[in-house]
Amino acid sequence: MASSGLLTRPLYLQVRDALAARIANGGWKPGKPIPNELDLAREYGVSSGTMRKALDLMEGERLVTRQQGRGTFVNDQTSEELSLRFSAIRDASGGRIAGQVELGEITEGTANELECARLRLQAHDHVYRVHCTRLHEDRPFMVEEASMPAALFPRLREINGFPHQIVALAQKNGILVGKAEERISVCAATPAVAEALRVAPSTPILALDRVMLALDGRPIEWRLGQCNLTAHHYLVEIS
Amino acid sequence: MASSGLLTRPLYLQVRDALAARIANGGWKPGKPIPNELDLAREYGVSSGTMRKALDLMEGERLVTRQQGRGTFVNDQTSEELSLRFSAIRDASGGRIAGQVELGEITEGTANELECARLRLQAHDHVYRVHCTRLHEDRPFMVEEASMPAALFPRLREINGFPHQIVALAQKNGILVGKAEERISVCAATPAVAEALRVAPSTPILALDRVMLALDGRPIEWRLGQCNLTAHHYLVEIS
DNA sequence: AAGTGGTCTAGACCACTCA
DNA sequence: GAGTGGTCTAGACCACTTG
Repeated sequence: MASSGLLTRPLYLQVRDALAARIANGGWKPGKPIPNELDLAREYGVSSGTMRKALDLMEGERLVTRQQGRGTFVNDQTSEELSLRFSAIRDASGGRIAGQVELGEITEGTANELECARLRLQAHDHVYRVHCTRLHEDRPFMVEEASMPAALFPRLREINGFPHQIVALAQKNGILVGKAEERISVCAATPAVAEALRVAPSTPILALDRVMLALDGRPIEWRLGQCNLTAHHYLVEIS
Repeated sequence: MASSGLLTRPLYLQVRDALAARIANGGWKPGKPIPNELDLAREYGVSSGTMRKALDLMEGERLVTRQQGRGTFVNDQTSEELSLRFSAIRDASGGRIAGQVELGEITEGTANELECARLRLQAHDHVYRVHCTRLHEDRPFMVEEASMPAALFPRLREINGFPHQIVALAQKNGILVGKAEERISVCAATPAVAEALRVAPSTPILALDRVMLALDGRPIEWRLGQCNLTAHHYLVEIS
């Protein structure tokens, strides 16, 4: 039984935070099972109902997957299903496409004005910047420039080949991914973009301005994408 | 205690269905309170925990709103907040815009091929079709054509001035709105669209293809919209 | 003070998976 | 058959709103 002062957050939220921290800091590994509800309830000194409520929450946040008769497992955010969930672009048959990535340069610098606004940084904070082109069936469909707060990704340089996969990067740096907000507009392809996407100049292009947020609400990536939708579409589910 | 056969759906889902039906058929009115948890639990012969789980579900489905100390209220889907939730188009300051509607003609006919596909109808089912233009601050920003299965809206003709507001229409016809799926693509404005939107021909336009579904999954509306995004943007939250 | 929803407990039993 | 999560019960007590 935890302390129950007057202004305390509900127990199940405190328990959720403790379990989430254990996933973030690597105590529990992606793909591996965690102890069963009853053991966890005893360990944290709460009832099984409260532990269940915490785990239900975490399942909704895609931190764990529960399977009747098998157990509760830490989600691997780099799995196809989970890492693709932020790719709203679909091919003709409706499947999500992430694309093969043709990596441009990775640079580091101080945040510019827009980066400060989107990533809630101070003027002299550092960011990593990544350019890339995404291909689907050998055809480029999107060019993108992404910026990430350098302070959040101390291990960026260690990881080979993943600076374009924000959810993988976050997982390796102990960040729990929450949600993304994407602003969509349209424009005509500039000559440079037209060349990169191999379309005629001034072809109508989908412009994507996306901010990815951690579960705690911190912005972790800002991405500008320009996308040729002639062979694809962008699918949104609104509920 | 309800019957507990072997292949029955969980009790809390059965209870949810019963309560939802009571909202759909008008037994409980939008904006009005429903009985408290304990009374409902007694009425349906379930424990308060089970009733609570059913009500939690319904809150997530936006059928009711619960307020500690006040009660549980049937949501009015025509409220600004709820009716705007499917309008992803935002003005410069980030607010959702529905627009003033300039209504075109309303017609009835048999479903064409696309309508059959999108609305899951048979070849000779009837549909209502509505054309309209949406204005924001006196400027047109979207033209749209919507189709609805005539069978689902027996009371369409009775209702003055709402055939463009699908959630209001659904509520009056005893349909519980679930979610929408919107396919986004880009195109150049055709001369007709350019004139309606008062933009230059071949201006890049956002094309929206949206199917609205009832809570039970039945398609209730298919809408094609063409949208001038020069002063606005489309905002998606992906979780 | 009375009435509401929100949290929390301590169980029982069911359904499913797997060795 | 042993172990897991899923459902369901019958309470107690807390936090909030309203008269």
